[in-house]
Amino acid sequence: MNEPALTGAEQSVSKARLRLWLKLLKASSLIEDEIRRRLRNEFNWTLPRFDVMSALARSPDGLKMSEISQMLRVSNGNITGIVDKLSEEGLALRVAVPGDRRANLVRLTPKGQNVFAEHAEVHEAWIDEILSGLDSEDVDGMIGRLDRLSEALEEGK
Amino acid sequence: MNEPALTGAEQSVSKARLRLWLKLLKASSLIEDEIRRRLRNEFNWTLPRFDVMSALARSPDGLKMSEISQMLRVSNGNITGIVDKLSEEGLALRVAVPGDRRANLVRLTPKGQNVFAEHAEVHEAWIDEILSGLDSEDVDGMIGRLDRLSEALEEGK
DNA sequence: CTTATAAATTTCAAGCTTGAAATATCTGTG
DNA sequence: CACAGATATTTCAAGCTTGAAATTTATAAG
Repeated sequence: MNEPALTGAEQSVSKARLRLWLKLLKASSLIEDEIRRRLRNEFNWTLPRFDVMSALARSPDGLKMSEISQMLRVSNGNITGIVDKLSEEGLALRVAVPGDRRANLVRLTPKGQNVFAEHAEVHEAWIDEILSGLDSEDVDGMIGRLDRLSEALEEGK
Repeated sequence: MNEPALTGAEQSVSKARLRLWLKLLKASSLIEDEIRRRLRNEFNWTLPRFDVMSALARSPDGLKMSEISQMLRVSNGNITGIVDKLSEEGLALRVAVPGDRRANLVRLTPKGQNVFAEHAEVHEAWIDEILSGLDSEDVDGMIGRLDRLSEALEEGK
């Protein structure tokens, strides 16, 4: 019934993994909060709206609701509400899919494309500024490890 | 009026920083979602409640509302609601601060301590499992870089 | 003492997020 | 055709989150 005792090294790795998670979460939250703050203050905009428009901007032919929610890893119902708002504001629209009346394709309007282009350019500069403390070696080192981590997490489904 | 042109190397670092941010966010979100899912399924619990209890568990003498919100980097109003809920359920309580009628100290009840102890132990094992794809070198390498990143972010306030 | 300012907390409206249930539509099988 | 499942989306209630305004209490200056 008892678990085998952990060696010192195993305990150490385990504790270090917990510390890593807390630091990963902290760094990620700090950056995300800063982006939210700037989007709000500079553009009176929100991150979810930015994210949905970003997905749509990369797919000029349009995306199904379910494709957007998969890309952003959020629920379907969530996307419904955000696309509703974007549509009301004339930034996106739903287009019928020929041959499937269940689905529709969401596209940015020309107005939506213009608004997003402005936001995206500034957003990229913000990230560059916020991460300016990391040099090329740091960036590459972290990208590699994060890639492997995400792969492992997505496999383990 | 024009910005100086970026060299190839500068562009490259800038683009890599943006990629890093997207990967950092992705890894962090995958882990966080998995933790939320397990808390919900195994304990019918939420991450905000877990986080508040975790802060309280580390401070047996109690924490002021504002101390909790600073530690968790969330708003004061947020903590009000969560502590209200925990109090209703008999897991935490507000204690008057002698000499300052504006503030109160929040403490875990014995019941709250027991509930949290159970959750915390399992939580730590989850993190170890979720991050099992990272070896000791990965973990240490990332911790160092994330520390420097967070320091830089917090300085830049 | 009075008053202005600061500090601690709560309240509130608006928006995000989820999972589950409900609708509507398709698709393959008999 | 009928119909059992699979798909695509929406609806909904509950909970989280924020920033700003409001409330209460403390503190310092005159």
